[in-house]
Amino acid sequence: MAAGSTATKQDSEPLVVLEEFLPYRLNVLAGLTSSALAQIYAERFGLSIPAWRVIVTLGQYEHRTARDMAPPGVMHKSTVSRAVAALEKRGLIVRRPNLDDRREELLALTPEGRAIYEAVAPEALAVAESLLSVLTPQERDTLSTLIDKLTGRARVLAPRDVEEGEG
Amino acid sequence: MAAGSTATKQDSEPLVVLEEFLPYRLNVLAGLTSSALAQIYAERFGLSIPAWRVIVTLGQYEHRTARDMAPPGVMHKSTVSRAVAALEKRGLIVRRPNLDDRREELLALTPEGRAIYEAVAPEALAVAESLLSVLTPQERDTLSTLIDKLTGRARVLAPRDVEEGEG
DNA sequence: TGTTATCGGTTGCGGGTGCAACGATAGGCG
DNA sequence: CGCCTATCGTTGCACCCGCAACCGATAACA
Repeated sequence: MAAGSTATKQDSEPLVVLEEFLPYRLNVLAGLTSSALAQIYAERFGLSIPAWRVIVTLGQYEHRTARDMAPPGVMHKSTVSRAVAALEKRGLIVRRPNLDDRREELLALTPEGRAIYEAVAPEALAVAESLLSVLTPQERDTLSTLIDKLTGRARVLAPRDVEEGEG
Repeated sequence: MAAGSTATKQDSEPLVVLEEFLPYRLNVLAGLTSSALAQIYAERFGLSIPAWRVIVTLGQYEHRTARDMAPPGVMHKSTVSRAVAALEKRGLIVRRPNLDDRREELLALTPEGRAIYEAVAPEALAVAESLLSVLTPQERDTLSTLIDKLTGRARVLAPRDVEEGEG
């Protein structure tokens, strides 16, 4: 019998403890958070997360192109394309070709789209606020800083969308 | 941002600024991180993220049931089921019915599975370490605390898997 | 000017995943 | 013992999404 091989527990100590593994923990947290929000987006307003992001972005800026919604590492341009198509079909946004560059199309909320935006945004903010309610103001600041640092680093490590920046 | 585009801004002030919205930022960060890791899991070892989690869990504990891998809000039991089926088909894990309760099956790594585990785990740890390299030791501690606080809160808010023990 | 590369956006395809319904087993209770 | 309910795990279905190929338009350059 090989030395020490008879124990029922692990004899070689674990290399990774999943519950302590940062990417895992980030994924779980993000998943739970998305889940809480998707509840609102989907059940009450029929919006997917990409659609919500498009709506919010158009609520922030008068009009943007689909390209603006697909920064590297956030949403794939095909995802944006489909979300935009669905929103247009529902009459929540309009597309207008940019006459200066007819490759791109300018997007904007319709009145119906803005109404949905004004209905869903406060509820989404309330969920986010409820999440953050367990943190002190100072902890919130720290969290924000840490997320930015990690995101910056992750952008370097992630292989996504090389089609992009490069050059 | 090239344009001095102040003219095209919103006249009604935005309710939500996406780039400051915590759920959005968490999702982006988690997505980038997963993307960096999936690179390794998938391209070099043919593992999906659920499969990786199963492997790691079985590397930690001698044997677990599929149920143990699907805690509320982490992985859906159907996801686990399919990951386990794929890993068994590849000969990386074995299933053995629990004779005390024949509804469940005990899972364990095969030698081949353990070899993959020992190959992929250090690389995954290296990526996580590379991510964390932008933080000081104290910042890492703080981050861990904040993630735990937020995850605890998110668990309360998220509607996932009410099927569960609930208790 | 013509040729070529690049860019914004769309779409077919393949794979992954949540949901809900299901089969099988187990436990509680009369 | 028989019924009823809860649990472990599987599977058909639908949907979502990333990839890559593609199209039309534009820019770059000889």
